[in-house]
Amino acid sequence: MTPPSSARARPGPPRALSEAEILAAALRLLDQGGPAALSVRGVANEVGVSPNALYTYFPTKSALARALVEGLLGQVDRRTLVDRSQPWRTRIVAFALAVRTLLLDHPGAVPLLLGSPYDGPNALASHEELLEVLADAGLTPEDAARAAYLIITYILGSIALDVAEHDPAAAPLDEPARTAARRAALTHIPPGSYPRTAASAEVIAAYNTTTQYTWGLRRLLDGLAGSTATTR
Amino acid sequence: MTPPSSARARPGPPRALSEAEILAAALRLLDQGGPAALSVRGVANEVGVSPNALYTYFPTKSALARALVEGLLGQVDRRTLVDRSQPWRTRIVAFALAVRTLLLDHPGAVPLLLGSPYDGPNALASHEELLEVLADAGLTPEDAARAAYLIITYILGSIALDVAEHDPAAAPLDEPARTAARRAALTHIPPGSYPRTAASAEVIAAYNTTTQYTWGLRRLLDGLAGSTATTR
DNA sequence: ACCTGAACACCGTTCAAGT
DNA sequence: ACCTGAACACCGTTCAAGT
Repeated sequence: MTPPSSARARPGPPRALSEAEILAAALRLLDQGGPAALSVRGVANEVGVSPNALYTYFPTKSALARALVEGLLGQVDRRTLVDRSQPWRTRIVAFALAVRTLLLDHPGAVPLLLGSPYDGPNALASHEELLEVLADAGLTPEDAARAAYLIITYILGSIALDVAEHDPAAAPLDEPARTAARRAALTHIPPGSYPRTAASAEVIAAYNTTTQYTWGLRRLLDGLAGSTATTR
Repeated sequence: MTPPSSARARPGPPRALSEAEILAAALRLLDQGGPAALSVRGVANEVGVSPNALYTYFPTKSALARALVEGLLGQVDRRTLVDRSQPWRTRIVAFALAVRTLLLDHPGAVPLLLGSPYDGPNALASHEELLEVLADAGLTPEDAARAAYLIITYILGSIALDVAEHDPAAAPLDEPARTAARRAALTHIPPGSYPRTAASAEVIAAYNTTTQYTWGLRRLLDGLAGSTATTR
């Protein structure tokens, strides 16, 4: 018995285009060529369709970008963040590292992320979970909310500054290569004008490392812990 | 005696175009219509010249954008930052507020700032001066450098998140209006799914205020002060 | 050195038309 | 509902030419 030709089940004659397929193609272009490569016409070409066909699925290019960002945020590993058996610092550090790992794998998405409001379901879920960790840390609801925003701000700000140095069209570099490039650039700055900067060149070259990222986060968490009694 | 017609002094027959004039026109477009309004052709039209004439002054559009950002950073008031008679926290808070004030006056420039490497003369000078404040605060050179980057990261991250919510083409809103808009948006999120977020809606609506900004900065400075003996 | 006209290879989006 | 062809009003940049 052949099944009835419902719109759901048919393999379809020409193409079974879908939102997911479009977003996957968009992410591919973003990863290869950066934000400049993410064009409506480019995505259409990638999925083998005429440019205006995409308007059936997304009303504008920026709606497509928002959906892409939301999809990426959904891939952040939040298992440790919500694990109440872990110490609160561990949970926050794990979340911060998970966001960073994901976004450094998709640096082209960072400008998109910073250009869209932080209000999708995945953003809201992360926020809610951060409020829980900070309540578990002993903060009042008011301080927990302020602290959650401070943490989000630090995470996204750090990643944005890091990504801003890459050529979006070039192949992504690993951490030692990026530090080496920064070190090389620092040798060109005049020590006479910027003596302290020159003297700390090694640390500054490593601004974009995981070490600096977690150092800053821990100082920040220290500041939050100081505003409460318990720091378990 | 008429002066010799040196290239320097002449009022010129058609137009005395200059880098400064081009940058001023670019900033005007940016302020009125956001980053999308900053086009080579638009700037050329604004200064009354054909599009390709700009290539005499800037090799590419992104070079123009970098020069624009560098010019804006030069307008940040750093007088308190370098005033060694002031307590170190005061100096840093004053700098952070000065950067924020300037960039909220030119929100369209923020995506440009986050898209260019932080390596111009004004960026380097701020960095050098931050290292001095933090040394005055008693940090080791190594900790001072890490701390400087933490502070820069916080400043730019906060401002970026704030600006991301505005319509770049719309007229800029003042702080109470922006908070009211956030409060209105928050009433649409389901309290069942995000109970803590819903319970803290008032604080969250105020995420983009000066109060939240300085609260976060002070927690961060608390964290830095904890890593040293003296906190004068 | 500084500017123009014309062109190239792109954009996002809309509209009328087809199935 | 979903797709196409054609068009509109834009882009950044280059090239040859003028002064």
